[in-house]
Amino acid sequence: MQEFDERDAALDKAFLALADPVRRRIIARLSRSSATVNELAEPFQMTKQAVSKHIQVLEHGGLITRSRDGQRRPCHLAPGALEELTAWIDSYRLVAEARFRRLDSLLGTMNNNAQKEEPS
Amino acid sequence: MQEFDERDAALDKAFLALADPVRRRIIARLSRSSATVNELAEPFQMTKQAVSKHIQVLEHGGLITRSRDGQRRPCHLAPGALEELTAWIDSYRLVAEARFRRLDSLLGTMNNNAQKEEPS
DNA sequence: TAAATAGTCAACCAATTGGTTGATAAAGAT
DNA sequence: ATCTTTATCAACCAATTGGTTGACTATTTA
Repeated sequence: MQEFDERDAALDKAFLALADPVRRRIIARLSRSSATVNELAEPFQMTKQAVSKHIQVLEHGGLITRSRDGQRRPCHLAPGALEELTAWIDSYRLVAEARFRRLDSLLGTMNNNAQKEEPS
Repeated sequence: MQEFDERDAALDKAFLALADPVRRRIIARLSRSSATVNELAEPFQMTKQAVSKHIQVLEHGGLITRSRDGQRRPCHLAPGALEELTAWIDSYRLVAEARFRRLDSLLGTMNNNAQKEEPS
């Protein structure tokens, strides 16, 4: 992957974790309440082991945390991680949108001037 | 990947596109202005072909668009796609945060009541 | 103590990813 | 017409991903 720093590595793992429909459905489920591996695996066709792997990907991506309750290992959403991702995306999205607005405004000005100089 | 619908497939490609530091740096670069393949490849050690592949991943993920200018193929950021990603993340992040706030509020109430009933 | 439940570990497999080199296409410059 | 520049295509390779099965640990229950 040719990483540049820890921050990059963390973003890699987090975005990769979201790049799968099963893992996104798990995130959606956990946004409502915490759940165990068996509960999370129930809606899917695949084996519990496969879901366990998906959960590990989410955990290593920092998107969820886990606790212990006897033999259960409940999963909890880590909203702070999601916030970091939107912050990263928005930091560039907003720069680009501001640039587009300036361009629109410039084109609008040119159009106005053209109309003034060529009234018909 | 076991896709469920088109929307899922689009999110897969978009999040996967962001799960790489090279592609995130390209996004960051394009947020400032459009650029050609050669311009985008310049800061990296890898071959131009490799960067070209990264650009295709971004394009298939809907994160960038391309135009034609003679033999150049300039790349432009597609801010609408970034907005969709933050919308997806936020839809679940905000649900979870609201739940946590209700929990905090409940615990606060219980704590208040305990203090009232057991005023030390 | 024995049996059931919750979950992980290990080995394996097919498909995909991220990189390389070499050839090629298409447009511009001499 | 030839040469240079911009960019892509094709074939290949090592590493990773997403899934399987089977064995295992650890906790709870009978």
